[in-house]
Amino acid sequence: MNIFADFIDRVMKAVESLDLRAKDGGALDFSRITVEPPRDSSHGDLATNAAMVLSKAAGENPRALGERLAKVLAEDPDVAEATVAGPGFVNLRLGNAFWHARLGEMLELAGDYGRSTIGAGHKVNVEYVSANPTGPMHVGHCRGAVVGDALANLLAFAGYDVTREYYINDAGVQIDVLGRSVLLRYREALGEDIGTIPEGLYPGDYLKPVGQALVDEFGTKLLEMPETDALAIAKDRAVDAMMAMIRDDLAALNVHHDVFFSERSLHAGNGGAIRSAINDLTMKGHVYKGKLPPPKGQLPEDWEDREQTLFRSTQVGDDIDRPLIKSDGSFTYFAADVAYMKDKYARGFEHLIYVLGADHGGYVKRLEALARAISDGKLKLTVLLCQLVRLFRGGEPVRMSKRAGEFITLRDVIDEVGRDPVRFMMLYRKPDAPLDFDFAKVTEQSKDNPVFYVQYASARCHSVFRQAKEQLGVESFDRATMRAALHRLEDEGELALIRKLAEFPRLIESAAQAMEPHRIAFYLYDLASQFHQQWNRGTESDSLRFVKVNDQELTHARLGLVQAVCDVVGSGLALVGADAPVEMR
RNA sequence: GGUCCCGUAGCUCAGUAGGAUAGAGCAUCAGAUUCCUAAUCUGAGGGUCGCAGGUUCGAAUCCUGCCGGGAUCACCA
Repeated sequence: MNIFADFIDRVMKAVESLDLRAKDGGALDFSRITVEPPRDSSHGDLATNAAMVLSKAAGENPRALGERLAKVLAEDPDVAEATVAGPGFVNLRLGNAFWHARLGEMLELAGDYGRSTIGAGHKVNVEYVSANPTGPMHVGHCRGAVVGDALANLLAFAGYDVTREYYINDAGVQIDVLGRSVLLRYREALGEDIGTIPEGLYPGDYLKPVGQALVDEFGTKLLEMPETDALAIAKDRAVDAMMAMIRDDLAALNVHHDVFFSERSLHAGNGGAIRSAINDLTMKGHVYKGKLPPPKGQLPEDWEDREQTLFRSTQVGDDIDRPLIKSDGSFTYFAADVAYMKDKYARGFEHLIYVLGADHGGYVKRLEALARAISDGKLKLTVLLCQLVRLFRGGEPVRMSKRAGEFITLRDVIDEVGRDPVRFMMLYRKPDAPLDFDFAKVTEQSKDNPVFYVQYASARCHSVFRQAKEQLGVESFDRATMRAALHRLEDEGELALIRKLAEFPRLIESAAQAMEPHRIAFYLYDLASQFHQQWNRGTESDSLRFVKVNDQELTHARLGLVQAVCDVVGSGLALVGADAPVEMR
């Protein structure tokens, strides 16, 4: 249960009972009424702004209105105290029994606690990674992969019907280059001395096995057939090999996709799918033949005014019209995108989310324009731009040159730092901010890494249970017994921990709606912090220890609290995509 | 030049759909281990929320204009 949503209903009812009338006789606007946790917990458990929001229209002093509202709300059996504070906030303090009941629900729901139906089964497509299949994934892909994956996890947990999708850019010039690079490695595998790799081809060693595989499969046959045929085969095998490599890398990062969509498939059959998509746009009047105005500012040296087939995207919100067919009659990359988005729309998605790197910022408007044109405004489209990751080692920037084949691969980073720290670090920042990733900090000073802090909370929960079993000489503890004892939780720190746990459902819903998975990471850190605090209070005051051998009921109650922390930390870490360890050594 | 993002403590960053006295971590200083894992905890100092206007009961948050930093601009993929 999202207690904040629950109390909005109760506040609304209370407000209605006041029988307020707008001064001008119209209806009062209740939509701005909120119920939130107060920033300062000393103010209470919940705060509502209802009196301040309504006072003006109702022509009543906000504090006076607040007093009336507080009086009604105080009659709610769950409300221990309702007071007016500041400019007219109504602060509610809830009774311990209310919190005990919430904790009981958490224990009942276990791993499903926090799961929401707010997504109502809406079909959402999250496209992320979509790295070009021309080589292994490098660190630059890492952030989008983690953010996209965590977002998909979050949306699914919030009740959306999520499809995780990867667009394989297996067409175009770069794939020709890949094919030619592989053919060179093929000749090398046949014993030919190829010397240095020519400029413009991919020099990486990772293509050697692909060349060898071609030898294993075809022997010298590729040399004997026309080059275009050989190239086609080389491209085909190379893309498959690269994608296999990329899938392995993604799996190492705990990233999985439901659909791998091939760009090449859109070009199949003489570009039938693309042709048809452009035709659709043409029927709707979004396509014309014409010339683009030259770019503003500095004119490119090779600028030439040419007639092309253009998408009139300016009519649907873009800054400039976009070419679909080049002057030589071939399709632009964007033309394939038109067909691709049409396909997604036809598959019934209501919302398309693209997780892209900041270098794709210029692409956002044309995608939005395209969505409008394709669906007549019905399709919702969101682009999540992740700012770039800058790599450091001991404060020094790490240089990479893709041309020289020297780059840090995703696998390198995972091997050096570990999967969980990588995932957590990528989420421990909102995506709009650039991220400095320092190997030295994430590995050497691992104790400063927030992921260990959170995982330690999980390990500590399990440790408490291990200790409890030993001290009480019990095999296991069951949730029903814990639930029956919860009324014994009276310590302020324990209640504060329950309140923190009670925020989890609201967090999930708001993070999902805002599409901000990083909020989970920050929440987990807060929760872990509060749990570590409570644990340490037991070292200062013996009466606050979780395990009390001479009071089994109290022990069960506190273990219930520990269990709930364990559940929520576990759920949260699962959304982040990291493990919740049972112990840390 | 156009578009997008960012600017909050010495450093790295949060700030929950406009809320109350702006918060963490690191670093600095002072403390806690006969004790369920010290990978932890307690306390202290540290702020013109880039600048200037505007919107309103109320702005770090929304709007406008500046200043500073980054990304991007194509018949590329």
